[in-house]
Amino acid sequence: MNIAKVIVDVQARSINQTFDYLIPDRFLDVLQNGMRVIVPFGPRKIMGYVVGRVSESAYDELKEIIDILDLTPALTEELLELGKWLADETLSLYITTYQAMLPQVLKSQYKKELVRLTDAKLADDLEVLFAGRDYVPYEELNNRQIRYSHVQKAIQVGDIMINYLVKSKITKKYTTIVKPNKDAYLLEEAIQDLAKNAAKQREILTFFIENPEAIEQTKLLKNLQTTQQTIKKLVDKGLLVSTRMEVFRNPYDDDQVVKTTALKLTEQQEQAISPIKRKIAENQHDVFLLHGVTGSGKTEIYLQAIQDVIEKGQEAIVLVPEISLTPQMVHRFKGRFGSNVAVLHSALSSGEKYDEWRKVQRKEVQVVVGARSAVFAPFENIGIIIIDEEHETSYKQEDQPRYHARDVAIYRGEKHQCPVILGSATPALESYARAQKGVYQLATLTKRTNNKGMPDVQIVDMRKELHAGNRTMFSRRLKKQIEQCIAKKEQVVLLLNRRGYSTFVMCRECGHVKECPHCDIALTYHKNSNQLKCHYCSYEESVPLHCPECNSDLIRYFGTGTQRVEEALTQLIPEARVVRMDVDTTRRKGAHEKLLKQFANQEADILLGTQMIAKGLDFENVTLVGVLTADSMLHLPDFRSSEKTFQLLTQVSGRAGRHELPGEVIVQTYTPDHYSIELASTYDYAQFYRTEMNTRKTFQYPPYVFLALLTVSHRNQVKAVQTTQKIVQLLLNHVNDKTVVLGPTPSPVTRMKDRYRYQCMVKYKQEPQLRNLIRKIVQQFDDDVRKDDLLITVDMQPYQLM
DNA sequence: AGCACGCCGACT
DNA sequence: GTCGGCGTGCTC
Repeated sequence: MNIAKVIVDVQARSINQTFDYLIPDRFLDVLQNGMRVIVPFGPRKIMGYVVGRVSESAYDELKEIIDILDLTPALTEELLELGKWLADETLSLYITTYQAMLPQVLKSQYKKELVRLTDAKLADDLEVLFAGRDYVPYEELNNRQIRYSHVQKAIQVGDIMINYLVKSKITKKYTTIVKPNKDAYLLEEAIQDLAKNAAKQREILTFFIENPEAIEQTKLLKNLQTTQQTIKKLVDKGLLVSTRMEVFRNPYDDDQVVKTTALKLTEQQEQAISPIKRKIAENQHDVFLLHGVTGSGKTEIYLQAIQDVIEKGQEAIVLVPEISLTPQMVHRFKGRFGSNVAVLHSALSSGEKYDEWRKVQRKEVQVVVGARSAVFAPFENIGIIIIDEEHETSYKQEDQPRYHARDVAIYRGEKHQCPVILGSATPALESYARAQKGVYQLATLTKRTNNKGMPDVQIVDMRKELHAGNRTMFSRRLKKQIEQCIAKKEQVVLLLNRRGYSTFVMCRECGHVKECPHCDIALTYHKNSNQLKCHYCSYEESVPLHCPECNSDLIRYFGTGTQRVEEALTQLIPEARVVRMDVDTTRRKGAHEKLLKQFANQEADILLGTQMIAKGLDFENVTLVGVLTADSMLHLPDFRSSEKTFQLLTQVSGRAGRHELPGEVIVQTYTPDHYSIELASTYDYAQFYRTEMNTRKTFQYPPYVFLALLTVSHRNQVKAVQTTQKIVQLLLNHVNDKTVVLGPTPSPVTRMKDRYRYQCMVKYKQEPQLRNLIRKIVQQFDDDVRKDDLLITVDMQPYQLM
């Protein structure tokens, strides 16, 4: 078994296979599957994952593994197998699935350098380049004017060579700790021997006689008001030892967390949790859909189920949408399980993420709470996997590998023979349909734990407001209620559902809208920089003073950004103190937490924000929730737009009146009769489910069919259309007659980064060979992909139809 | 993907 | 003859 099978770090379809390498003798005992290695690949060196060991290879001239990067495998055997399955399932490359499972810092970076091998004189320009050095970063070649033929020649003659380097991004944090090196009585003796004026040394030794345990040097310096030099003296004398030790960054201060204990469950909660507990006890896999209204205590059920799992010595994975991975949520888990929890989400620095991940890898924790990618947590004895807000679209990754965390969770649940819980107040239609069919076990919580009803929802028809002469974005009713609320010293949450709306620039004279020159999309106005930006390709330009079409200077900003709402709001109700939360104000680390704290401390009356405020927030004093434009995403070209609208309205309504004070919700809309808005206002999920299922059936959309989306992009529009047309034809030739193949259709954003994008959609019920078929078809265009810059992407079960 | 090699036209 | 641009094929 001295040959390793390696998946190398090259993103190309033709390299999507294992490569065999000889294992040098010195690595024979240490090399394990799942370790990252450095291997020669052509002329370069690259990183790869060891996925297996064999004693024979079909290849006869094998190269040797150069180095091993891990002491313990980065990927467990289970994850190696999972990655293979996932790549096959999503038509991705193996390397992308393996990379997706690990923290970013474990990705390798590649560098080149020129090495001088001789003292003999080189060509003049090369002498200037080396300037007495033996190693020169390769990039410097481009900066200076150097004849590449000189480099080539020098390499041929053997005067210089190119070194290919594999760099790691890992940063570890160290601290120095100090402890006594001798027993107390020996330290006593040493004190006697000290010079008379060595007061500080005496003090330090006395300290260690009383406190013999190790202490961080920084703390010691602070406590005893001394310096590094003094400590070094004692270390040199052999009385103390100082060691550099790696510390784990701890983004959450565990000391601050107040311990909580299990709450008494309501009867409904008991009924919901008992079959889950049974499966945990019996080590059986099953999927539970926990459908519970907001405030019905789903989290407490998660916590108590996890408690069982921990007591069994097993581990738990909890997935939470990025957007609601708020400090409040984290506190809840930290409060129950303390330092037994690792937290993985994007607001952490890459070093912090790495440290949290290693807590899981080293089995220092039994619980991990995190966003989508936490589903790959390297636990080996999983007892439960929980997906909170399971309907959230952020569980689907939108770039390669295009996986859905729910599918991965269920796959791992089967492997580990443990239950998977999908929790939501508004389950995804797919999930609820499966529960109806008995594929998932349905548990329903209809009552809030505080026994209060859901807040009243009022729908305001904004068309009538307009007719009545109110041209602001606040209806009279909403304005009145906000004012009343503030007068009563209660708080308001205002949701601006901005998706589909952004601030664009339009000429009032001729209606010209400034668009990105590289993409088919209006440029977005950014007030702070006074620039127009493209959200797809980051193209940027300053706001024109005159219309480029008609030269008029009547340029106006349209759309409703949170900034503009804030301005209008302070104009309308000057006494209101507003906290604005959107991507701009929460970009900085900790900003999210700070703003919420400000609001929680009642330093503000109104919390104004985008989607991110709709979920998970729980403030006692909030009695009014206003939705400014409920229908803004209803008309997007997305078959899930009604579902998303219903979900968002239901979620945000749950923010009001969670405690003693009764709540009210005001929903402003131009389409008050739409069923997603009407039914959200009466909290009628069941009726919404039936209505929406009917539409899905009529138009043949999931869950009635499965989807596959192929997108073709090319600089030449004709080429993009023709290729898509060919793909459609090839698909039609092989699928069964119940399967529908649509296209070529222009993508919703037809041109992006100067490339035209056309798509083909497959709607199918039974098509076991579809993946293989698509794989073969894509392969047929491999020549054009490589030589003609053609791009074909495949998304199985797409969420974004972009 | 990213690299080397080799063929070819253009230029000293 | 030499330089550099691009198409082609290979990577255990």
